[in-house]
Amino acid sequence: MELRHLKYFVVVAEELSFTKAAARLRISQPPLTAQIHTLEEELELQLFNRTKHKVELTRAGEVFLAEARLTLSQAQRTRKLASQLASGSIGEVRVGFTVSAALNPVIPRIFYNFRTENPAINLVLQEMLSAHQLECLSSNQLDVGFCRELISMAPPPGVKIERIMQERFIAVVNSQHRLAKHGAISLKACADEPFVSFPRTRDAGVWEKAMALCEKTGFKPRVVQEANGVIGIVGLVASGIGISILPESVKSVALEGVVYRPLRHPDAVVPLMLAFRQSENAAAVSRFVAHVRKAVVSQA
Amino acid sequence: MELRHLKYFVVVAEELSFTKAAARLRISQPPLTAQIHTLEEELELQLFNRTKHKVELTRAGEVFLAEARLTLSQAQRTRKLASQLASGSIGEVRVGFTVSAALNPVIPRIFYNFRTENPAINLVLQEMLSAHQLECLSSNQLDVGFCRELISMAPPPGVKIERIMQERFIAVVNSQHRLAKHGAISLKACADEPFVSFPRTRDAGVWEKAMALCEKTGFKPRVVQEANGVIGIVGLVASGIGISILPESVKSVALEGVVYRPLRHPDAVVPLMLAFRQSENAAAVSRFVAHVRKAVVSQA
DNA sequence: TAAAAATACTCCATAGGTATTTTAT
DNA sequence: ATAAAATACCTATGGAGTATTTTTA
Repeated sequence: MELRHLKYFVVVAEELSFTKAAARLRISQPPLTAQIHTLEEELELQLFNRTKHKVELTRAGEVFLAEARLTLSQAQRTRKLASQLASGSIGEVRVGFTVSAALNPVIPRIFYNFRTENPAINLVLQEMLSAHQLECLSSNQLDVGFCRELISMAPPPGVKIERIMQERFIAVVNSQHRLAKHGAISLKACADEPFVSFPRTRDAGVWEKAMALCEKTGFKPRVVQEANGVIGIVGLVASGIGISILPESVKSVALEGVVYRPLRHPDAVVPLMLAFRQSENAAAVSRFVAHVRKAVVSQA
Repeated sequence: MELRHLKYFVVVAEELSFTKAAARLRISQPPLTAQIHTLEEELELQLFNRTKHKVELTRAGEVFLAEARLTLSQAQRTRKLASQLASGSIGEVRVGFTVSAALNPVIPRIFYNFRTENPAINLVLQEMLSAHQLECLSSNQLDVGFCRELISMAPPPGVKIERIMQERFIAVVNSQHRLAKHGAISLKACADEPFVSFPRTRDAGVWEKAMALCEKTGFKPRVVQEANGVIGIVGLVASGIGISILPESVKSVALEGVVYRPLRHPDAVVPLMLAFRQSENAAAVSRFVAHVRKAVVSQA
């Protein structure tokens, strides 16, 4: 018994005529007759009473009809599901993001808009460090990552990284600090300042970038304190322990005793990257990547 | 997409190996691979990620798997229903019976036992005259009939009638009547008595038989009153209007003022017939007919 | 006589088989 | 070296077609 048999049976039952049913099914009458015979033989069940000029359902046929319709509609559901999965209108996308990415209002807005436009796609968000994102992408535990460019680590094979935004670095200083008096700060002026940084054990992309920037300017920042995460760093700056360099969007953390000052250096920029598997076969994921690209273009 | 594709897909998804799945399906590996490819192409959906030495479900495949299982189990239900219909373990049997048949305790017992043994078969019972039963059998509005042999009407083509029981006729007389004084009554003694009968317009099988019996004895009963149904006749006998001749089982109607007396005539018998379509294709009906035959044999 | 189902056959698409190759472990 | 999927190729079942017959309304 195949779906074909059920489909043919239902149409014959509806038309009560092999000729008309065959026309509706776009096949000729003899094979239709044969298929129904095959079905009846396999089920060992008479479905129709045929006189040469009239076809009627047997009572068993009537009962079977209802169940056959159920099966066909269930099969239809299955087909529809497949097409939705294929088009990516339903599915799940696992997204990783760094804290610094989440601070940039563009990212939450992307999540919000994507959810609104694709209510049947489940967005699973998870905060994670850039390096961890790349590993998870590689091991298929993550589909997309918003991360920082890593100097210490090349993207795993099959994982592609593309720049979606450029943010400026800013100096985070205590409001009582001498540097707070200026409108903008030159990087060189920070050379002898004590720095608050991310933990060295956690290879945070932003911090790598900031270090590189300092080194390009000619100094290696003297780290006096490490903090877990952006908020922690800003908090330590507020307490006067040192200064730090973070992406511009950290400004939304308006903590008392902390001021943010632009850095005068032209290379004081940090890109925000989008990472994903090169050969992605989940349509929902591709749809998300496309959405992000479109969003950041219209943003610029 | 056919059920075969879904079945193959589910097995491969369960085994996560084309070779093992092929073994389970009792086909060789290459056609299985081909069938899955066909399915993926038709759905335009990647269901498996294959490396040469590992097969794993894509996420779309995982979602599809659940729906495919549903469809297969629904198809299984359909098949099972068909086999139940074929074996007659479920279905409906429309049974007609005459009032005189219902008075015989064997008939209700048959209904009860059949219902108990076949709870999934719906017995639809309907009281109807013998002639009407035959018409309804012919026009497919009835499946089985408990009726009387009709002299005035031959069974319609395709309808078969077989004797299942033999009942004796008895005389129904008022308890004050002179005939009530004897233990048994000869038919000749009834020749001049006023009779209560069924309406002539309704061609009741029992009455035809009773008439024929009287005529064989040499008289034509003088009908002074007609009544609708057996109970009505007994009631009129109780009121003293006349006597009547009815099947033995009417004795269960114990009405005051009425006595039942055996008839001495050796042919004072009336058979109870079972009527059904010669070529019945509903298994439930055949099952019922078989049940009746067995019941009446064990009865005799 | 007309219309519809059944029958007889032809054809070819494809499910399934065997043998072999490729590739990852 | 091994085991598993893919590839190539073959076979034959059976789904679908055309032509015709049968039957009954």
